[in-house]
Amino acid sequence: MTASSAPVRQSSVRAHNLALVLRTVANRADQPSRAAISTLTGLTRATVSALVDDLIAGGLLVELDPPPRTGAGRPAAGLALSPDGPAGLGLEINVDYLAACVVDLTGTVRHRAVRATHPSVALSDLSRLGDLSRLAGEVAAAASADGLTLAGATLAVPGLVTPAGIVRVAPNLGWQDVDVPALLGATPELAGLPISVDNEANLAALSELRAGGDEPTFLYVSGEIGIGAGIVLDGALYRGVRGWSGEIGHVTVYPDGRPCRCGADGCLEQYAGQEQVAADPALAASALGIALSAVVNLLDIGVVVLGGAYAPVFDQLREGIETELRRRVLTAELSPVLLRPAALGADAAMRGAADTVVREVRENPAAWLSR
Amino acid sequence: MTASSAPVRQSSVRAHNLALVLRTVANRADQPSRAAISTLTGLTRATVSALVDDLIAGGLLVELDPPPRTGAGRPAAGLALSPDGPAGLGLEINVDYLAACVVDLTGTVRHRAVRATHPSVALSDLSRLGDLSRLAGEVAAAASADGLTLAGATLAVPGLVTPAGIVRVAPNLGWQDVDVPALLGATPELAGLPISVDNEANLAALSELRAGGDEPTFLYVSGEIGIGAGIVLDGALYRGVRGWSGEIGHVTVYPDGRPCRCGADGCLEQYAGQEQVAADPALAASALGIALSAVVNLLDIGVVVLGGAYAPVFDQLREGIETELRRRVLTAELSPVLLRPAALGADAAMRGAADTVVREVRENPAAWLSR
DNA sequence: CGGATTTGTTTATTGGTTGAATTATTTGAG
DNA sequence: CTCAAATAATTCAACCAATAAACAAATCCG
Repeated sequence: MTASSAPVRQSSVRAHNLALVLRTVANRADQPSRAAISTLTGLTRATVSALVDDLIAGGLLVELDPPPRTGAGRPAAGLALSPDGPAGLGLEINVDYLAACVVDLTGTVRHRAVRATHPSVALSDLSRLGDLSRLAGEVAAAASADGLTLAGATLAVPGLVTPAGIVRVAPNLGWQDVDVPALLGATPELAGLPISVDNEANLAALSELRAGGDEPTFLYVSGEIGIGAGIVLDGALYRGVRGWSGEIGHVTVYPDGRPCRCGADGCLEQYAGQEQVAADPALAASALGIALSAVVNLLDIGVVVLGGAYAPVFDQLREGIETELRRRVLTAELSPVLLRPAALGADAAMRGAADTVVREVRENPAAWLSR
Repeated sequence: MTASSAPVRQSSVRAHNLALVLRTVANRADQPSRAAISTLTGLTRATVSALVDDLIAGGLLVELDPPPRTGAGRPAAGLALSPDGPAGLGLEINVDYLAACVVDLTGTVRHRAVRATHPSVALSDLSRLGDLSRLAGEVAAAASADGLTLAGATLAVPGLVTPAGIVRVAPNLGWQDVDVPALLGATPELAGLPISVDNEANLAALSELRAGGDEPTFLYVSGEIGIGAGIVLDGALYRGVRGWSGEIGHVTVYPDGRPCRCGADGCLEQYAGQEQVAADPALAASALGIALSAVVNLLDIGVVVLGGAYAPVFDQLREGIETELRRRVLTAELSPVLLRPAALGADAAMRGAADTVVREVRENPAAWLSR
């Protein structure tokens, strides 16, 4: 019953239709004309024209010069997302490196910088956020030289993050209750920029939404030291009631099996963690298959993406996982589960972070236009 | 990116705001006035008045006669859902009984009829749908005598159902590819009524949404011969990509355990099915706890409701399930999982079926008004 | 009884979409 | 070369729904 309890006024109509037009252009492989958008969306040509005018004026769309001519009639002016429109700053902080990139509205990575952390710096030292901010300043300056305007920044962190961007706990960084938006927002390089923070597995999952296939619903499993999963339902990340969803690493695979550091026995992590994959790929694949079967039986998800440490050894794992899926997924015969490696490698989380910024602009262009 | 790709026009604004007003009245325990709705929703008093006029004219709201007076000023006219408004017909077909009920707009069960199937009738005999239709005719006639108008009917079936209402397979009924809406719609009692079909566990889960606590996110587990689950996320049933979510009965609990009729080994169903619960409650509880831990780890769900055959023996199962949850849920210490028995008993699926009809009217009153 | 107060309605205005007419730009036929 | 046909895009009057402000209704209180 939590169905958008906000009143709707005419301006909401315009906001919705602006987003509809922008989304229509973004989702097409070609460069649709106003008339094409009209038939695709059901809006009148007059309305589409007015909306497109706003989007062009706001720098979100561009009219392409050489109109692809076909048949009789006035040639159509193709429309496309503007490569000079608002861009997103993606940041990542991890155990041994910092990274930053700028992704433009079309989804292209325009600038990218990665820096290994100096070994002398303590992991938990929050001055690393200052280093990160300086790194971000570099790519931001390069983007600015291109004429790009940054719409915001998102940081990927290996840990539990509250909706407000507070890092509740990040074991591998030694962080606890760190107010990242406040700290980063106080640096000169990022002052004034809207900053959000999210879990790296979540962001990596979202990066697959753009870079991978076109499925709007899939499970992204990232194998690192621990195993995390991002559940993408209908184009949106499912975060759970408290934001702690996706803990597939602690799904029980063998109830009386190996003890896990979490206190339970037989967790997936003990059979398909990074080390175990290297030591015994067959066991890892089987354990993964059992856990994934549970997910598919529960959520009826048709696509599973393997990322992180799983991606490079995908071919070794595939057969073993699929064997279990065929056996254990009730509806396997009606339609098989598609298994594929992640499209992006180590950059996935950072890319997903930058993508969330531009996705926000694309999903709510009215907010950007009236900023 | 599948964010409502339909254009929005002025009439959509009205449709949304009609639903907003109706929902506001429905969710309040008291009988709010137009002015109160105005402040609750953010709409102007004038707008609320216009919308309420439409809703009263359409028979969805009623103005209460004795205005509860308080303080100075013109007394407010209280508004409430109309008990004479559109009602929902809930149907259920199961192995050994048929059932039908009528629920009015306020959620009250107005009429109810249950009939045991005559032992001589073959289970798979589709003439049982005719018997069901006659039973439905009885409660529908009683409702009609009350002045109620039926807005639609929903049938609860123990099996996999497509969005179009085709029962793909219902093992316990011996059904396969049965076009229920067509068959029921052809009977004189139900002719002309919009008929939908859904899985019984899904519908039972939805009935908990109204009858149970106020949590908008929970897992409903129904133990019968098979075990099904309804996943309610944020007030809406999560159906999965193909509508086959919730197959918790075939989640693997013991990878090398008892063979299951589905072809796999160690499915939950083999340890916590109706018979097993009776034979060995401790084993059933432990197996359930293992499977539920997986769900909670994956989805970060805070509430689990036990229904069907589990509800009567809830006290016997509780401790065993909670022990596993405490051990195996990663975030158990941060906030424990709440376990409770279903609020409704055997009627849950049928009630949920009727509820979905009235919920549909309440969520989209404009469609009802302009019918 | 009359002012204060709150509820609900009326009226003019505004914002946004629609549909029809109009203008713009091309191809192709005579 | 010119004109008709075709397609794209814009202009403009009409309409619909929400808003704000004024107004009417119904009560309380001094």
